Amino acid sequence: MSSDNKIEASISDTHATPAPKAADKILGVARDLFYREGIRAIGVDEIVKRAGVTKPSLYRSFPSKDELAASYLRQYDLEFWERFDEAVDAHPGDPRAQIIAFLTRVGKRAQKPDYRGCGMTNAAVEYPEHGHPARVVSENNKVELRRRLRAMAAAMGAADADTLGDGLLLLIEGAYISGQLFGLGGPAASVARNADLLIEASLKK
Amino acid sequence: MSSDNKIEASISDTHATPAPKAADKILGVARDLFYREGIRAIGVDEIVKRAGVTKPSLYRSFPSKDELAASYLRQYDLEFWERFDEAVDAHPGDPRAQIIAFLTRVGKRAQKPDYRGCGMTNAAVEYPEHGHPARVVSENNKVELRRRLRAMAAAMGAADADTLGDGLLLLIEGAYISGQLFGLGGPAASVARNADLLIEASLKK
DNA sequence: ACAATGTTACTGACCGGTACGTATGTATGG
DNA sequence: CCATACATACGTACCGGTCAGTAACATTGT
Repeated sequence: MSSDNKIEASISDTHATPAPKAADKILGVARDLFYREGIRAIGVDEIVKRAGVTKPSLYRSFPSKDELAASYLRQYDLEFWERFDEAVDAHPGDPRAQIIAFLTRVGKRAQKPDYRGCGMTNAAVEYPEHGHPARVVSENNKVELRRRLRAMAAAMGAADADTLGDGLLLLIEGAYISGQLFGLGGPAASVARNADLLIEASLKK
Repeated sequence: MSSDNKIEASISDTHATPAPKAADKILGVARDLFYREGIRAIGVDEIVKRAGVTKPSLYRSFPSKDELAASYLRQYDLEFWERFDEAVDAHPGDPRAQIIAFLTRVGKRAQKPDYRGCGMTNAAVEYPEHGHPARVVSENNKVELRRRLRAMAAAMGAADADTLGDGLLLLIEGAYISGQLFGLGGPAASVARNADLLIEASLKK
């Protein structure tokens, strides 16, 4: 009746909706470990151990470790576009301010001591093989990012929008990598400033 | 005597020296496989198999796989600075032309179908752990590259030399990554052009 | 002789993945 | 009211293979 449907859902403890909870715990732990240590560096045994579940539970929810990695990246993709659109929505109709806002945040995040770069980029480095499930997700993300950056460059009125959009992508990827290489005070600190200079130079033609 | 005192001590290639050749074969194969497939993806068994040697031979010349990876990167480091100085020497006293020459070649290489990025950068992504032998070599290479780029930016007379030098580093790292992500016609194709725009914007104060 | 390499076999740990039995809740039938 | 039946979710134990690394000994070339 009044308490037979979601009586357990009200308790924010281990009990939850009728949806499987093991899969969520697994994905949460995998997300954390894959990002911090790398996908190849983490075995499924460690994932299930830290998630407090067992291996068969993992393979009931995910067909393989590669597909688990792909799931991790799909979630990463969602959160990435959330952050991106946050910067975009903060400056409606002003693509230049949108880019700078986004890159300012990227530059800050990339200097944090435990920063490990972009999960997408790292996965592509770890799995160069064409067609690997994780790599496919990563490539799609990058293609879409390139498309949007080029569109924003065009909206800015750049003389060569494709070149500027690609230049911004190069700066972004550079910030991801140098962030995990140099940490605080590294080249990533100047990514927004350099992007602004590049935009300025690309507008005045 | 044959005047061979310590000639073979240098890391030479397929020279017909009586010095151990197994180590060179191993390092050559490791270099190829580590770069193309990644260090974690390649096991020592595959290396010795392809090198036509046996596992004890590997461990007589290298203390561990990690140290073999570090040796591979030290060789990579040498060849990197060869390419870099080649561009520098081609334009004496003109740091701007030096950078553009180097980036033009990077942009071209990064579009080749089997391009796999910078071995240094990839190794740092594969081994986030601080102090790992391979990562140490990679970090040293990047620190030195940053130093030289900043010095060249200063020699150009940039208003903010450190920012320009770091901006160039961001573009370079971006080219490495996007090269292996996009291949032909990717953002790496415009790295020299974007660097030139950034330099132009950084000089006129 | 001597030094470099090869041969064979082995270790213990870990890899991704699975066969198979077990608990539990719920819905139904008597 | 209770027993049976079924589906869902989870655990125990194990698979063959590969991982990096080593011990002991044989072979080769100079």
